[in-house]
Amino acid sequence: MSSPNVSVPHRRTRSDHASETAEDYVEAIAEIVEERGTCRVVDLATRFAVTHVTVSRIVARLVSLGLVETEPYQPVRLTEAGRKLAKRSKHRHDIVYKFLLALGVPAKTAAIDTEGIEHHVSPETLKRFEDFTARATAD
Amino acid sequence: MSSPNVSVPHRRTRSDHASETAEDYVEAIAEIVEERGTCRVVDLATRFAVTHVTVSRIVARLVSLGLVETEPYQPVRLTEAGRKLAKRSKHRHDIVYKFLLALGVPAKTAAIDTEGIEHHVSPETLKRFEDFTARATAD
DNA sequence: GGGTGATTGTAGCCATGGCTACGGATTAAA
DNA sequence: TTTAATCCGTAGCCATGGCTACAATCACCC
Repeated sequence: MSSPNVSVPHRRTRSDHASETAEDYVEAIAEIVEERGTCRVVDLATRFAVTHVTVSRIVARLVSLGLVETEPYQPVRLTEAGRKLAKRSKHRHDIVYKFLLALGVPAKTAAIDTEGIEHHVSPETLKRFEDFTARATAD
Repeated sequence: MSSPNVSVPHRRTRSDHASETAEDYVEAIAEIVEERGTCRVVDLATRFAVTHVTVSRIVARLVSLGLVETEPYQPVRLTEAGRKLAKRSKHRHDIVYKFLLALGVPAKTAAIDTEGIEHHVSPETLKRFEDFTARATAD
């Protein structure tokens, strides 16, 4: 066997994982800017519990993706594309989180699980989550 | 800043991702052995839509983790630890899949989303999934 | 036995995201 | 202004999991 079978819907790939990271970071940048006014590398390092070196390299990747703008030793800013992606990510994040709460999952656990789950929920499933939450909270 | 903040529950780490891969692989090996009697590297390559080289290296890692046994040019076998992990993984996988079905997600989408979600569901949330499925299918 | 095709191994490349170590830049305080 | 602390960049290491290219092994048939 030389080339992989293309028609297999099974695996999240490397690039999937990189996209998840991008979404997590732009979402975090938007939140931090909301809270503190600006977002520095060190803020992201704290948020994600990694060193500033790791953040720097991921931010560099986001710059090359056109999601973020930086100047040396300056705060990190989102581009328009970055803001849009952050908004979409936050929207999906919120739907998943409220869904887990509506299901009866404790807030703390729901927050953690949402982080892991959000990138793997298809639009179709997300719609079911919304429907369930709407019905459950209407009581 | 030099060392990362430890008390942040935010991120799936590299080792998390490696564990997910291990679970996916032992689960796949168990399934393939169930279906075909033995599991070869090429079967896993087809299943995960990657080349045999990638499979070989991941299998080598599973061997070093004590989950799998191999001899050169021979099929891949699970150790007792591997079988136990596969069983737990399949159990969780099934719960998530049935939950999505019970929620009204189409089978095909549910199968795909389960692949992504299963590794990020805490025991607490998993229990809620089970409860919901039980109630929904009791109708 | 010899050949052919499928399977597996090995070498070596890349991207991503972890890290330490160290040095430069910035900022605020003395 | 100098000094100290904080922040950021760079160099360079590692693990994981993608890949191509090529070699070796195995199984099977002639």
